[in-house]
Amino acid sequence: MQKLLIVCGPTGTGKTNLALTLAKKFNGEIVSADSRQVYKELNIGTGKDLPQGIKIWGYDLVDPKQKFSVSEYENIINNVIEDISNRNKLPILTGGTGLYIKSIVDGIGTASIAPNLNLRATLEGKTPPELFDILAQFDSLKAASMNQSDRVNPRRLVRAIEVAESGVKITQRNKPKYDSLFIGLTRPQELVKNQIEKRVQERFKQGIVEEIKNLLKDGVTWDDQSMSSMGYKEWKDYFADTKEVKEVLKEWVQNEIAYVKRQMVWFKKDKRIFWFDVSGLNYQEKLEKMVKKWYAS
RNA sequence: GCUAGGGUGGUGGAGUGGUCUAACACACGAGACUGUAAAUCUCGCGCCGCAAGGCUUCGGGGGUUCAAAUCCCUCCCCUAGCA
Repeated sequence: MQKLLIVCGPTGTGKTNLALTLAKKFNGEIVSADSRQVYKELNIGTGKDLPQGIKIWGYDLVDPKQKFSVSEYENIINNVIEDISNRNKLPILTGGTGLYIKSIVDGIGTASIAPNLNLRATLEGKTPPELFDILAQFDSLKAASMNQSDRVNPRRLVRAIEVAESGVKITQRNKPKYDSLFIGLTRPQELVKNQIEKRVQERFKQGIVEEIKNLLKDGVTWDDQSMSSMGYKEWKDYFADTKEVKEVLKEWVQNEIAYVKRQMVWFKKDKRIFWFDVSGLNYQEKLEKMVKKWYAS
């Protein structure tokens, strides 16, 4: 089976750096699993690492004016991984977007069902209870299986209706496609805040404002999906002249910290992950040993 | 010093005699999530308790009232204007 090394975990734990060393040691290539680095021109805010001479797959897949989703990611990246493997190299899937990693490792059963814009238009503006009723008519089982929060989540309800309405039978991959090893990187909560503050400062100095200015000049709007990214969306009011830099940076930091927590909620549930605390001293040594053993098997 | 307006939870900010632990929002905590996932959504958020329930809050103190964040007195502090 094809080997796939996964380096996951919350933002700002040095995943890419680690992946770079591992790539060198194990003859690997890095594949980004990040829902925002797929956008061209969003460089500073999405924290794209651009080491000289090394290609990172999964960056710059689409124009920032376009929509993007897991399904496209899955299609593109599965090919990329296959290509890397065919060249006898080790693909290293590196990133913090849990759903994207899941799409590669486990597959997403409903991913083949494309959005139905007409349907979405007719559902627009309906309340969650109304949407839930509609879903129940199409697929009572699905409706019954939804949890309390999804039942009032318009976005999820619309998608569920879309899936049900398509009549497509969902097929779930039952055996793993890759022989994968999951490496998770974390750092203690107390250290997260400092780290993030520092990073936000850096990105500000690197010229995030300038980058956004250029995006807007190129016709990207605040409503575009790409602009809902952290480090971008917070600047909307600044550009409208109703918020000061200080306030923007504060919100940005808050959002990043909250994001780290949400990421951990997701990753914690995946028992396949072997966790390493990057604030520890010799974690990398142990980690490499583990990878080596797995790679040789 | 005078005049006017204020002091409410971690923050902004409602409430102006009873239904007030106090709207709403933010922050914070916990969580959900199979085509937007850095998105979207849920729950919690004074204190004690698994719960039932109990206890305590609206600058400090005193008072009126069956009942006060809300009315009165007084003290402290803030803001604006005048001296």
